[in-house]
Amino acid sequence: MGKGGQPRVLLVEDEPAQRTVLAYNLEAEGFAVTQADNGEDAMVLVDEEEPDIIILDWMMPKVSGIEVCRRLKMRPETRGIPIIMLSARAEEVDRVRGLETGADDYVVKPYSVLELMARARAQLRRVRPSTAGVVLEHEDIRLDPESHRVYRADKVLKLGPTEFKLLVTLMERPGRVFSREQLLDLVWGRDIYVDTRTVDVHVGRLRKSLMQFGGADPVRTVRGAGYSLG
Amino acid sequence: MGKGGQPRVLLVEDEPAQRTVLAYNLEAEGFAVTQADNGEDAMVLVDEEEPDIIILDWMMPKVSGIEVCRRLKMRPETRGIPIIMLSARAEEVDRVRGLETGADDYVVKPYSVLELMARARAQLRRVRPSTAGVVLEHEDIRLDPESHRVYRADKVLKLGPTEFKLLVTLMERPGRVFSREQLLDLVWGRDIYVDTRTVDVHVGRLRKSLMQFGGADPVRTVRGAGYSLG
DNA sequence: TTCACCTGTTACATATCCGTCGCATATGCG
DNA sequence: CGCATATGCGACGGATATGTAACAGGTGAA
Repeated sequence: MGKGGQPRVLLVEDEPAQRTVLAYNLEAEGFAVTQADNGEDAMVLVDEEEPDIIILDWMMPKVSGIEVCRRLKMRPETRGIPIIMLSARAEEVDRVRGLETGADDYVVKPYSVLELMARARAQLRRVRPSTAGVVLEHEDIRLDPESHRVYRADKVLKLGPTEFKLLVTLMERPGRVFSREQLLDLVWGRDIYVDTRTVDVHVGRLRKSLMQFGGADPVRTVRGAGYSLG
Repeated sequence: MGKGGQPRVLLVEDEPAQRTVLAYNLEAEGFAVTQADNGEDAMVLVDEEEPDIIILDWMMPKVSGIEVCRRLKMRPETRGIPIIMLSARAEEVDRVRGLETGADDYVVKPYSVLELMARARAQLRRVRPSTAGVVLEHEDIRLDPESHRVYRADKVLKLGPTEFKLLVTLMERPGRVFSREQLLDLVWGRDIYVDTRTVDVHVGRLRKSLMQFGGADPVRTVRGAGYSLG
């Protein structure tokens, strides 16, 4: 990771408005952002900045995102950098081609900014398992995404799949309040239509699971806003 | 959207039955809906109502949806408003043309109302992402929108949802005097029928909350004008 | 098949908050 | 000073958000 501790992201997107919004959010999330609005600049900046991850728009003038992706994945010294592709509207063909060229993940516009950043963090964790991030910790709760296990005060907790994903999401940004809609997006998925009250039920179940061996309730309800950890 | 109120949607659809159903559902989902049944009215209402998002029928008498979309995307002050196009025809040609004219998303009739609203929410999140990373401060009051927490002299304050939104609004421009009407607009939402005296009551409650552990009253009453911070 | 487990929805109880009213108090003005 | 109006604030009935048990399916393993 970058010298200063912040993960470096190279953001390549030709549409200024979208790029600005994304850059703003990435910086707010603790990324060091380098921007490019075309593929040629991007290729140069990859060498100059040595980003930890690349977010790449599919459609761009001159050198397209696909082409940039393909080239980077051919060079041994850049192959290891995770690439997340952005694309407008999802023909299945595109999705396949995107992954075929070696992209590590693929996000369809319009995307949830939250989700995009969650995926970026996931990619970073995948590539950089040595750094902090393998195991999420918050107070006496420890979560190992690898083994899918959750501990509290050294006891192994048993939770269902949805509870687990919910906890992962909350633990990735302790303190941050997630609205029910955001949680539906992040945990259930963007195109799943489920009543928002379902979130309440699962939060309740997660709470019970987290407290099955005692301990305080680590989940905070923020009336009118959502839930957060701590 | 105002700072805390409902997101405003402009619904443009010439077929009354469809428009009514959609409006009903959008309102049930917490949107403030303005309706138009033709492109000309729509253009006017965009300026008058400043919607956060526009749902636009493709086929309409006089000025078509495509045309409205094209015009709006040409004007800098309206370009940022997300537009979701509705169309009865699903030919690929249309899809392409729809996105080419600058629409941000595209839904083909017959559509699932749930899906349409999920997409509307997705667009809103994209354009107006949460106020991330910014911590508002004024004298010894600190407000973190992300964690939804308010501190005064390092103690955590407990305030209700409306008090919170009110404080956010005031803290975003310390010193500025907000009239009761402006506060109703910004905190409660545009077309909410509420007595202006309600603002007084909530300012009172906010004051009490801010002083629950002592300290001076940070809210200034400007007789005949409104309230401000500091 | 049965069984154990998980899921999303519903219904209801409860806690919390909201908006309004009434009256007290403060302010400005002639 | 006395009056008119603006603001402060306690109290109350009702609205709304949340917690949670119960239920009816769904899934996959044995």
